[in-house]
Amino acid sequence: MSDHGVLRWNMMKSACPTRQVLDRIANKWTMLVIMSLEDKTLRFSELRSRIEGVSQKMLTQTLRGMESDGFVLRTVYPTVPVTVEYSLTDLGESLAKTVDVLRGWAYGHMSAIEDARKEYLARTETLPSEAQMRDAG
Amino acid sequence: MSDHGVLRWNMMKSACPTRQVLDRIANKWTMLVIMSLEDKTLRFSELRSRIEGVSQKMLTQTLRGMESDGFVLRTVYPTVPVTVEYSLTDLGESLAKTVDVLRGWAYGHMSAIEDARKEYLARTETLPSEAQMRDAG
DNA sequence: CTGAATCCAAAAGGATACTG
DNA sequence: CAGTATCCTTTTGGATTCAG
Repeated sequence: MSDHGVLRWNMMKSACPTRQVLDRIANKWTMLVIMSLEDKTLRFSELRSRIEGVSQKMLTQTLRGMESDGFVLRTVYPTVPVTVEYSLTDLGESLAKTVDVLRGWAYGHMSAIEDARKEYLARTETLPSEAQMRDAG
Repeated sequence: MSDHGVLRWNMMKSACPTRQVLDRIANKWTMLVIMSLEDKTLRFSELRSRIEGVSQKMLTQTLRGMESDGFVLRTVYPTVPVTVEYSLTDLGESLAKTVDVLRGWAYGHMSAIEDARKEYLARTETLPSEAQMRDAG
């Protein structure tokens, strides 16, 4: 399958719906939340401690966006204090499967990328252009 | 390097190599460049005009990062003025195939997402409080 | 516990000028 | 043409505080 139908919308136009969707999911925290919630239901605090580096503000913001897109379901239990659970919707689970492909790719090509980075560094560190020459002063 | 324990890396840790790779490719412009260059070679200016909304600065920056990761090959032809062509490496083409899956997903679920957004708007405009509640027993 | 609001620092990104 | 360098505005995001 070649899915050339996408080309009817010119993928590279900012008005293209597909691109607007990509703009949303091509996001660090969104991807990590998707991965965290795959086949699971987690509370806010569990999500926060599982995703290292995310702040309360960013997690909330990310979850709101994902809820808006229909990826996650937010359920509030009127306990004291309140309990809030997040889970993926069918749409979210579907996206998770796709993101898994990307994660798998990243995992499989990790070392190739690391090698490329080292090689690039070595190549650009040796810039033969106008290097600083005042160090002898 | 010995004693990797790579398989034990928690995906959600910021130090996880897989996550560092994702942080790089989970990026708007990187994805769009990948898509633009799939099976093609384009000059800088062609790339710029094809990807609506990207500035010269961001495109340069994105391309440098992708070159560093080994996704794109930059070829300079010493013409006057200079000609620079960008193409995907094998690694980049491999990534492109994976990104295609995501694009396909986005395309296929566009309308579902748009519907969800409208529904969310309608729901949050009406309900300033919690949307869903369940019995806590 | 979950999360909204505010303030502020840092990063991202645009515009412009200049170079080979 | 394809950048680099700089300035400056916008956006992002962290820390803190407060509330249901």
